Amino acid sequence: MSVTEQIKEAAVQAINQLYTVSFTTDSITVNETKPEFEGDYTVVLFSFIKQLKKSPEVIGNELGNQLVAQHNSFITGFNVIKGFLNLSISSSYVTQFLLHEFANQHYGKAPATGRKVMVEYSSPNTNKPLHLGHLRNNFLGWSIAETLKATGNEVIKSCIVNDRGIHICKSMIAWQKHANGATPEKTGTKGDHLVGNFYVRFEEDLKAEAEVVLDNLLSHQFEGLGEEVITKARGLLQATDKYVHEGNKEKHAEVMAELKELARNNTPIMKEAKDMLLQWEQGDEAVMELWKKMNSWVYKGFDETYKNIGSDFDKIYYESNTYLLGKDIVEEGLAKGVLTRKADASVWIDLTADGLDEKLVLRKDGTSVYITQDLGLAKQKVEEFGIDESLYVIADEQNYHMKVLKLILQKMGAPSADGIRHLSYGMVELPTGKMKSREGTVVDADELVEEMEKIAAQKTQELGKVDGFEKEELEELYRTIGLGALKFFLLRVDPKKRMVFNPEESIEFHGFTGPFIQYTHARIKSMLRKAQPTGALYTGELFPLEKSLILLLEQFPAIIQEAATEQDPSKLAIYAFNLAQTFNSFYTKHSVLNAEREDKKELRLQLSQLVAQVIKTSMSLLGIKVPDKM
RNA sequence: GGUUCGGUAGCUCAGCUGGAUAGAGCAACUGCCUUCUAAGCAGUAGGCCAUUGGUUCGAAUCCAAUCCGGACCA
Repeated sequence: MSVTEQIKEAAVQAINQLYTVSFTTDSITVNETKPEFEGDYTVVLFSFIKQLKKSPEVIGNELGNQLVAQHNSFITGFNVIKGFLNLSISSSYVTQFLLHEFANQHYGKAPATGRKVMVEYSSPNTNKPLHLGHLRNNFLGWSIAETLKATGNEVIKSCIVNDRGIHICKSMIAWQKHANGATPEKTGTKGDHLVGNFYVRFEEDLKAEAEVVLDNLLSHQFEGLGEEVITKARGLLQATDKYVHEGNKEKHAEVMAELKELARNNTPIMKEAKDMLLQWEQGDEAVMELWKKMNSWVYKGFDETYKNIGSDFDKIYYESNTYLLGKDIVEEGLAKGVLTRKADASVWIDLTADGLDEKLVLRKDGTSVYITQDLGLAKQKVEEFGIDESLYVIADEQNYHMKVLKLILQKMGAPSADGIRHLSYGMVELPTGKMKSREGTVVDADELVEEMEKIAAQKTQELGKVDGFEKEELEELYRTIGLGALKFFLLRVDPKKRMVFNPEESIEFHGFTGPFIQYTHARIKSMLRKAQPTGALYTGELFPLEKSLILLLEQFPAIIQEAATEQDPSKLAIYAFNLAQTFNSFYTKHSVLNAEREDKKELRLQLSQLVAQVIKTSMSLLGIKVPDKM
């Protein structure tokens, strides 16, 4: 049981004995004592005043005396200031704790709960390489999966690859037009980048063609367009005239945007892409072959990137296999009366009672929408793995979608519905705004990682810390530091906050950063290498920094738990930083290897060892390695 | 129009299940390498916690309204 829990239990017991009333542990607030007061933990007394009809000073003194009398091996002293009862935890309790845990390599991790959780993350499209946004997703997903493991869950990491659809057809069309048979091998380009380049190329062609089509539309030339399109164009053109006449600029801009979109969708090149998608759906051999070929390039590229950033999956789903799923669920929903079929044969669910809207789940032609296959895949996951919980790591732009998914399953009475959770995170933006792969304004994942490694190398060399390393060790060190800085940067903030990444300002290596914590670890390890344990047992009083450091270590299991339940790895990042910072203060103030006494040296060695261990574990839950020297 | 997330130091963020004088990092300024790694440590300065009202012994934290920014739905 943690120290704060023990204090709560003890306080409840003492109060109930002293005043014959019953409080529960929930009603007691225990905080860390502020540094300016004496004590380690503080019981807040205000909430007892009313029921006990005594002043906080009186309650504090009576409670304090009782606690010290009954738990003298745990609580050694107290003081009451205003409504706060400050308790001092006994040094012997603290040293006992340290003695018990300092060599425990699994310290902080909880025993198995028997719960099975699937974490779905990453979910790339196969028409372009991974970018900074994917990195935040990957780091978050991987980290929360590992954190859930550490709290005793069995975790299956999964990934749904969006390998089919119009986007990949676009890359395929552009490749056919411009590639002259270019392959990753021939061009020396990483497969995902090569395919991504052709996606951008398609968009360039499309843009050029769309301008021509738009000009035609604006001059009422409708040659080669279908009747439906012409009707729509005429309507929009009339509307533009009307808004120009009225001088309604806002509405005019809206209609113009619609016209632009209409032009884009009716370019020859867009028609080619759409035709190709149809051919794909019909299983056209040549199209399938090209699709497989280009996807295989992309997967090879992805594998490299994932390996590089330390991401992995236990189960990969491909949308080409799942996109037809879910129709049986729609039938089931219709039978249950949860879904309704409209006159045009489209199927809807009415969520207005839940504060949402009516939502389409099957088109009038019987084809799926995104939610249809998501329903199907959700069901398949449960059937295949028997999971208790399904966590989706998806950007917050999909909040609505995820809400709908869960609600539909709940209304269908699916037992797994309550286990659906969404780790929603804010998008990463550039100072210039949203990243758009269509326009090529993205921060490429591979390039960014490489850049970080370069900076790490440069800084290490500047500091002259390259002696005593083999060449390969140095390469490994630069990777560890560069990637550590990047991961920490993306994981240290609350996932739900959106963040702006400025490529001009390089990521810091000082202060609240990955390298700072890595450095602290390396420093401890270096010290431990030189140390000879004395085996002497220390039993005296502790210095404040020694005590607070051990008490901080004691909180670690609770921090992991908190990170898991709140789905928030930043809790671990902040904790690791606090720990490293506190250790550094201790390190400058007290000598370990030249401690005043042999038994004190032993205590500090144990303390240092456990700090290193906890730093290592907490950072590993963030996917960050810590070097033994740097 | 509706739903939802955010607004805390110049910048980036903690703190938000109500508790003591609101904390870190960066940037600025002062010190500290002959002793366990200075990617470090100690210190100075920097705040109308968006605004207004409410609940409470007590509000950055809870509630309501408003303003600003983002996302989504129509």
